Amino acid sequence: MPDAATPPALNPRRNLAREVLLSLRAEIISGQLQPGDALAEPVLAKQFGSSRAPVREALIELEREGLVQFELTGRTKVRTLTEQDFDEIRDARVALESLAARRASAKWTPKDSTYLEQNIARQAMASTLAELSRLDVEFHEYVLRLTANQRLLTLWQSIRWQFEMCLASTHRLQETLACKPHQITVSSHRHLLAALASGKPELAAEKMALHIEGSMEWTPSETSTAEHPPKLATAISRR
Amino acid sequence: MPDAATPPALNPRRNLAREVLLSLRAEIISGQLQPGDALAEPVLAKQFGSSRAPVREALIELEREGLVQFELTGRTKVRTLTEQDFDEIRDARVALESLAARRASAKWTPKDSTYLEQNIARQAMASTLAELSRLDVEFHEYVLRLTANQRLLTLWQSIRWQFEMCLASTHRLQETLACKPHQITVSSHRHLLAALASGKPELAAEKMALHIEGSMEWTPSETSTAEHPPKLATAISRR
DNA sequence: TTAAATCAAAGTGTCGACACTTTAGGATCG
DNA sequence: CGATCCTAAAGTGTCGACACTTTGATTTAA
Repeated sequence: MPDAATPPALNPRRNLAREVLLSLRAEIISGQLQPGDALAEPVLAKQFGSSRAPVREALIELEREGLVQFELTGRTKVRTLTEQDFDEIRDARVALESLAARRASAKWTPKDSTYLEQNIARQAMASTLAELSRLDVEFHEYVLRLTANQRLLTLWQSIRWQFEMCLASTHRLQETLACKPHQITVSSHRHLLAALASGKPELAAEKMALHIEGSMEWTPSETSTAEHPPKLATAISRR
Repeated sequence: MPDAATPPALNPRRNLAREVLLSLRAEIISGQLQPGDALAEPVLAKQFGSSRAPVREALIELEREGLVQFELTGRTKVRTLTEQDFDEIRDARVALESLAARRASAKWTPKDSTYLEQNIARQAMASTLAELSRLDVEFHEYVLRLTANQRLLTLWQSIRWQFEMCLASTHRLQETLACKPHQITVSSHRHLLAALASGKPELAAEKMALHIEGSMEWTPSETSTAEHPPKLATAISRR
């Protein structure tokens, strides 16, 4: 039997693709990578010290998540989210989370109220917008998970990062403007929690829809005024 | 100046990969590839006369579509759908299509009724279950597209093939049993169309949910009794 | 005969290379 | 000077190769 001298068998470079994925996603959401920035496989590969294969897999996944866009020419860029995208994401959330609320409400237990009350309490104490939005997402993900429907959760997760991208870029703007106070977010979640725990699935679903629609209002992202100068009317060049 | 003779040259992006994807998807849905069958990259690559790269991309996409499963060991198999999976898919459809019905209803035009009436007419004349289900999917996709929400459509498409896989395996069973007559499907769609065209979004959403729940009833797939002999109680071998 | 040890075959993750396409900068020509 | 053509650089899609792991069957030991 091969004794304890077995080399540190666990692949030092096992899930490289996943590592690249997480790294790129974080950079996009944090704003280090701005919408429109080019994502060239050889460049990223060199940057991560890997070959193109893992990078390529990560880019495909990011495209599926809506954070990255494959141009017709084959080039890859960080996606720019427009107001219409924002509306679409909100609507998709309404679809998924309304049903989730209905199903979760049907199998509600006091434990769930306790957990979410704690979440709201931490929301009230949050000192940064980033932390507040992290708790916000956590609240909603909890309801999704309660349904115990893996597919519903997967669908939600597949738009989750676009949603977070919207949130983050909005927040980077509001950090200086100080628009919406915590109180609105907190009280909105409190009302929602009451509906979820009410034992009335229909009410829970309806309140969830209203909550999402109320919480997602368009704020023009700082990215619409990127540093790239307008470059005259090159936009006409079409084929 | 590039003359008009330039061929369209559409989709240069991921051509071979897409071809492999479509091919494998068709084989899985048609039942040529059965749930549990192994999908080894080198084998498929040889089979398609390509290298592993395009095959790998296709498999990743199929996994996202839920038709294929990556084992913990890294191996890849055609996914087996259980009754719980079936329920989950139905619920996901209810979530997406109810909202789609609500939104579509709000922007309904006579043209839409005309198109869907034609669809139903062809349903009534369908001679095979395969054709009936093709028209069924077409009906629902039309409603999705009406919403003009690309994300809602994308989410729907990401479970679409699992749904078709359920349909197809159910149909392979019913082809011999002749269970549910066309009439039920046809009249169900007729009622649904009336609700969609009624101008009442809330009613449209509710009817859509009922329609989906009514149309998706679990039938044990033929795949649960695959030809692989039980092989004694090797199922106990766990780690 | 049964159970452990062994070893080849098959499979995955990753890599570097090549051909072809697109892009961009510079040389050329009006 | 300004537009046009040309060429080199950069980028993508695909390929074959290698190292390591898992699988299955076979051999060896009890």
